[in-house]
Amino acid sequence: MTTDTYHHGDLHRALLGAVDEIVSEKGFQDLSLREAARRAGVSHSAPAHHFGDKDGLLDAYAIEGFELLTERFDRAAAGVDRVDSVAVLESLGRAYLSFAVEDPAHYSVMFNHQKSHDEYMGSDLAVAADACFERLAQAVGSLVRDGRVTEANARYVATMLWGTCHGIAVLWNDDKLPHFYEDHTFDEVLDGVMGVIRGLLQGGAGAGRDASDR
Amino acid sequence: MTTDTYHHGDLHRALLGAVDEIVSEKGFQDLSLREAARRAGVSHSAPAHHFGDKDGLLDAYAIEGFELLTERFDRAAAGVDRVDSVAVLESLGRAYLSFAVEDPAHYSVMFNHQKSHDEYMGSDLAVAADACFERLAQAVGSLVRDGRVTEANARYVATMLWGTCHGIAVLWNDDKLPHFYEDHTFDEVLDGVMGVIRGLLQGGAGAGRDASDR
DNA sequence: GCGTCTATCTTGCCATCGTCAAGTTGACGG
DNA sequence: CCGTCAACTTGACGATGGCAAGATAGACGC
Repeated sequence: MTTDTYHHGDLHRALLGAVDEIVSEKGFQDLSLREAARRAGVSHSAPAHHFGDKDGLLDAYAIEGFELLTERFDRAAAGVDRVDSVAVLESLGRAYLSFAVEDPAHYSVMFNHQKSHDEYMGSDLAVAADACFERLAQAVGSLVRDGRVTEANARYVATMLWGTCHGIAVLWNDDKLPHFYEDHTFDEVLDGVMGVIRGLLQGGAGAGRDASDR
Repeated sequence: MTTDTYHHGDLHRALLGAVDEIVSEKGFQDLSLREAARRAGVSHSAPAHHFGDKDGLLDAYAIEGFELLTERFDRAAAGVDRVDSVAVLESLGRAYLSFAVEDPAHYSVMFNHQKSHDEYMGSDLAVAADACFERLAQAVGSLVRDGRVTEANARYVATMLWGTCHGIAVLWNDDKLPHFYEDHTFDEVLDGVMGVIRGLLQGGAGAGRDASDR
């Protein structure tokens, strides 16, 4: 193993793996630097050298998550007929929700950094999150040829698609939906979100304003 | 002050007030039992007697939040023409988003308890969350007289209304929207959500399935 | 008025945590 | 062989959550 690290081999990756284990087992609130170090077989201070502090480690893990989600968007946009707006948006929505449900560890950390406005703005995490969401916006924007998404409201559609999926994903992962939308399966909830997406397009001009309205 | 408490007067309330202060100032991640106790003017172990442990204190604060949100739903449903489905749903949506933006401290704790599935189910917090969301479902269900919400999809509409508002609220409060839906005001985002709500109704039968489809 | 009781709150303690400063290890160029 | 420098360790500090034991003071029966 001749990587760019010396003693451990690849402590950077090992620590991110340990974070994944711990968050999956106990949730991100119960993660400690010392346990991550323990699982990686290093001393309690080793993580600081690679990630600065605890927030740095969680940020790196969250960035990993945004990269994984970006890949999902790419695959979803690639594997569908570009001319069918509904099909594209549904595919993107499914990709988002599938990721959130299949990888709740990454997902929970991605949206729980809990930094102040000033700390977050301009950080590497914000850049990664931006790039991810920009990919979604691009996919939606490429549908402008189709009549149902216009140049003016593409960004609005992308925002609402993302927001709706995010809300449902969070509530699903936190067991808040079962009580509300009684004993349903995830596929049924997914179908529900697809309905919102179709409504987003069917609503047409009436479905919300855009930044261009200002 | 002749309340049901002995030494302090009303430590229960004082501690919840301290939590509100601290969460507002530094976020719920940086809340400590000892600082809450310090601000309430009691020893570091006093909170344990009233709330059991840290999670118990945060749960009580979150329950307070769900009660506040329930009040908002009641007021929103009362102050609008019950026959106009669009107006009612928009009013509920505005109530939800206004609460999230005006009281981010409560809101952030309400949706970040981070318990395991088994711990959450049946807890007082789950009961309070259920009651709150049930109130929203009732308000939507009362629109069945109107043609645009049917008995069959009322619960679906309520779920998607709530999910969409929740997603947008979280992203707004966490500064994740500014990068995506470029420099907008909150009112503009609110208008966007209203568009989704109208699409939810305009989509009609095509806008998603319901549990009855199973 | 008095003794007892019980909920309320305090004190002291422990393991753990995040972070920092200082020291150690080992690969590499010269 | 030696200096250098990144990677990692060791040891310490203050702070935290939780627990056990004790102190306090209002309530209640008589």
